[in-house]
Amino acid sequence: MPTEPDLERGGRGDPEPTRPLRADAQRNRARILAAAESVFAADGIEVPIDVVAEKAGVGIGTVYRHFPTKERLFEAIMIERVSALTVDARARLETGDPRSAFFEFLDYLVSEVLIKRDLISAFAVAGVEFEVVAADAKQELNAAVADLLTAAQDAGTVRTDVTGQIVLSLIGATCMAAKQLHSGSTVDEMLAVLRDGLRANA
Amino acid sequence: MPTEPDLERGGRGDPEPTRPLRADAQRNRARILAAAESVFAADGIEVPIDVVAEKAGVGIGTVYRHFPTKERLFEAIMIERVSALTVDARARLETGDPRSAFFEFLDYLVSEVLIKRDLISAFAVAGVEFEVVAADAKQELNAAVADLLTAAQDAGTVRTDVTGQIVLSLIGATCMAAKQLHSGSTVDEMLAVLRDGLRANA
DNA sequence: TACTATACGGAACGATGGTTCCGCTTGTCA
DNA sequence: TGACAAGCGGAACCATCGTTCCGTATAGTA
Repeated sequence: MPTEPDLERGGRGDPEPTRPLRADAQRNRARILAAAESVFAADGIEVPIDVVAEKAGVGIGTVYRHFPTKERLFEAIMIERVSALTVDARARLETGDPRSAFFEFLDYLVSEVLIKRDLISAFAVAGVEFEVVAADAKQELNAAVADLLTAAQDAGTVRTDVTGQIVLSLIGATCMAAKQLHSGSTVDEMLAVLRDGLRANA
Repeated sequence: MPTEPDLERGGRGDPEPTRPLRADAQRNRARILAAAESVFAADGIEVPIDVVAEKAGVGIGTVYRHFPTKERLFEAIMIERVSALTVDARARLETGDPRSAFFEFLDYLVSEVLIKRDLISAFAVAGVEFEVVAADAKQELNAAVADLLTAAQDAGTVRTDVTGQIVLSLIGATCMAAKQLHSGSTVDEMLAVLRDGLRANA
């Protein structure tokens, strides 16, 4: 295990007031994040780093200066994405109709996952190690979804024998399968089955 | 594209009466198939060929003498597996109660997919190229499932807006997600949602 | 403007895994 | 049983990809 340079900015751990990054370094860091975001969204985590580096207009070495590992770079993006979902879920929980908020969130979730291919790995395909750092963000999403779910269950619109975990997995898996089938309309049909399966049995 | 040696036995294309394999070669071919079957079932297609060769007690070269490509070896096994499923589906169609045969087949399908990890790729994760040869077997399974499905739909136990394709994808995706979650009980909960979603709405 | 810590680029390294090649072994047939 | 085609083993080859290293460039500063 190599010595950790602690170059990260904006993470949870920032005890020592590290000297601010040089201007060009800040610029490059932002570019790398932006490039990775779009590249991972388009093709998933399996894209080689060269591609990210090229899209960002920097060398491979620069990418590694900012993120010690491909996985860490990926995590940085996943945390952002998953957190955004959490925020959305919380908002719906507060302002929406508890009977429908859960299903509306599902629709939003699906649209996001379909646009951002890498999100799939956050739910289903992720290697085990990946979870370690992004686990917090995922926990929060799990909790938010669980709350939405409970509200819907209390309102009597969703069956009571499922957990947020299960729902997220089902959605992730379905989106993945749908992508592979590269026929657009199938997603809706698959989701129709899911939605009806989730409803409290009439 | 290299010249095709046409070493395959028992495939659809066998116009020239090729000399039969030597006794040891037949033995080895069988061993390779058996080894690949169990190894792929246990760990999926991503297992390196070395492992298959070792398990079969032969050298790598021997594997490649019999199957020009890893993919071809995989296909040989998939065709067998998928065909077995087709046979099962047809049998249920002939002897079972049309109202329940479809769901009973689903249960069997799930149990098979959970035991044989590689089957998942036949439905959801397969690289595109893989399909080319195994496509026939899959078509037949699709057709059989479609027939089961139609029977159930006619009997009024399954919703009418889904296709066999959709069902297979949903099952495959769900099993995959369930595997990744490595918590055994979840499969049942996920499938409960699926089953209820597939039922004709009460 | 000159100096230096910081940052950069990308060639090179190492691991992994599919595939090929070729010298040796062995089944088959006369 | 001898000869030869068929088959075998596995080292070597090649491509991919994550990661490291180091000589060079440059932002920040006196």
